[in-house]
Amino acid sequence: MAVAPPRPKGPPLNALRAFEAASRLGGIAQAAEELCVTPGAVSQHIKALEAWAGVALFERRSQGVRLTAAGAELAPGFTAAFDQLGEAVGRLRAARGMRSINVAAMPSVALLWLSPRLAGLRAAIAPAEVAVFALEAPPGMTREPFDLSLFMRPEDDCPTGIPLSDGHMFPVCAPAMAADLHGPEDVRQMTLLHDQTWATDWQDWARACGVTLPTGRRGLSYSLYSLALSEAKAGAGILMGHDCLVEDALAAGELVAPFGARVASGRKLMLETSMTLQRSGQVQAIVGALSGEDQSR
Amino acid sequence: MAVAPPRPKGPPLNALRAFEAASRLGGIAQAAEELCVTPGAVSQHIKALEAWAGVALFERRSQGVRLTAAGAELAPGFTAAFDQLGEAVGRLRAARGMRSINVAAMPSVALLWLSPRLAGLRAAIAPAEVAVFALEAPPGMTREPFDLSLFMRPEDDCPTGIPLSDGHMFPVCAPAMAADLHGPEDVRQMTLLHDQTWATDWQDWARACGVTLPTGRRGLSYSLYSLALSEAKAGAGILMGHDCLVEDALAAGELVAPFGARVASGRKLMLETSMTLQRSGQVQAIVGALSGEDQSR
DNA sequence: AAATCGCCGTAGAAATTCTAAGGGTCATGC
DNA sequence: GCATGACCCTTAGAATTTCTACGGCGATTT
Repeated sequence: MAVAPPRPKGPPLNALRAFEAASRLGGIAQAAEELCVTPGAVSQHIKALEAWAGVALFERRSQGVRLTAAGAELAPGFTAAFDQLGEAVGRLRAARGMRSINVAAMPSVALLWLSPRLAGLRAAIAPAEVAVFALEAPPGMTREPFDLSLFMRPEDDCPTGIPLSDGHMFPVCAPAMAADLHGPEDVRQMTLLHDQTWATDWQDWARACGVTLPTGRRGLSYSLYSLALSEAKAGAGILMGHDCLVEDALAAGELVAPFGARVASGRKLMLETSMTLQRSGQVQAIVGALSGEDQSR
Repeated sequence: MAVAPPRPKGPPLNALRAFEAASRLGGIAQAAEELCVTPGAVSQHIKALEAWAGVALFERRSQGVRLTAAGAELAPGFTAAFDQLGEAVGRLRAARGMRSINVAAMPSVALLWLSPRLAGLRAAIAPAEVAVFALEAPPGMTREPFDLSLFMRPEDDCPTGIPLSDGHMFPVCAPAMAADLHGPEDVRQMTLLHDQTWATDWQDWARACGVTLPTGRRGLSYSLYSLALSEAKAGAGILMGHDCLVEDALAAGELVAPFGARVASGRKLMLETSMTLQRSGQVQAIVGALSGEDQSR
């Protein structure tokens, strides 16, 4: 008959959130990125939660973690609860009156596509402010405090999203280089510029065009698409261009597309909006500002 | 175009919980008690949340706080979310296999009613352990990690609860004092023993019995019912007895009920069980152990 | 066989969260 | 009218939690 602490304490809220994120994202490292902390912190949280509950939630394996049976059974409940909490937080944010819009975007999209449209966006939502966040992976819109999400990904991935590009890709290079290129096979001679996040682009393109690429050398690889694009402008090689990311450079004549053929990349530029923003009724204006003609540049 | 912190951070989870508790309980002090911290801590959390959102959630008034319009609109969403979270936590607790049962009870019930039945309860749920927590107010069963709740309160207050007493009250006193008492009116001569949490008991009884109590002197008042009961046994005065709390003393001959009449107190001993416990299928056995004959004493 | 990836463990550092104490306003009781 | 009690606020410092940093391990990849 213990009466010691006046109340039994529940589990730490943050540990719950860490578990939920890790279970949903399938890894401690991914959860850590979403929560903006180091993996060690997430690991500790989960361990603390397991100690509190007296149940193993994850099975530690060398190349990642797997949910145990108990963990798999419990996880959906937490995900649902945090979704609901996220929605409540969204309404709280909205109560302030949409004073600022948080935009999540891939680094390349933020730099190459959004940048010239930012002024238009800003004008469309004035007097609210815009904050752009470069993210590797698309955030869950109900969970995190983003209002707009701009990522290149399969259309099926986000049924609620609006496609803002056709999802085509095609080789591009500096105008000076284009003279030597008469057909797709000619790329075999060239230095191929790769983006690390889309490593299979060239292979996919080659398969679609019926061209066989030399397997040995792989050209240059960049962690940032915009870097690869700069190099392409400078004549360092030929880059696999994505419609929405290179259209400005093509329009400006900095790059050219030596071949007519465009193939589907499987990834379109998808625009997702938060519930919060949808309720505010500004989506229409924003989509207009983003998909309409660039007013600057 | 700020890109400074990789991600915009949501509001602190604990601040959300503090706001939810304060809104539901209608005060910072009550929330502080539920959360097991000082009111200052809750106050700070709420202030931090208001600063984050840029909206006033509470209106501070001299004798408490009131929700603002914005706060009132937002609060239900948070309550629902934390309810769901609480349920998920309940399932997490259950995953361990009900290794311990947390019982919440009023101090008086814990001491006078539960105490002699504890051995039976323990036997009924073996090998699980029992932990008893004395609480002033009944906890929300979905929210907090209690499995059993034993409080004296109006039956309507908890539709899901099981009444364990008739909710009758009647004066009791030491056997030696009873000789002078021939009818209800005689209590006017006596020292009345009061419990502070049920300050109107004597008035309610008097009204029901058609007796008018002297208004001036109010006898002795105790913060703990069990203390008042001890004093009554010692002959310090006459106490308003509640059926479930005095039955042991009556059976033992330590107290007697000088008048036959019993009046409804409006409060029965209500047993509430958590979802977690209900799912475990042990409720039947527990109710049996608690409402059956005491095996000890 | 070397490199890489993902997680763990620990210790110290950083940040959050809590308590304690003093002060104010309003209601209630004498 | 004045004391008393409720209730909340604020502030500073203390205690605790939480985070980072970094070396290590086991397994997969090159």
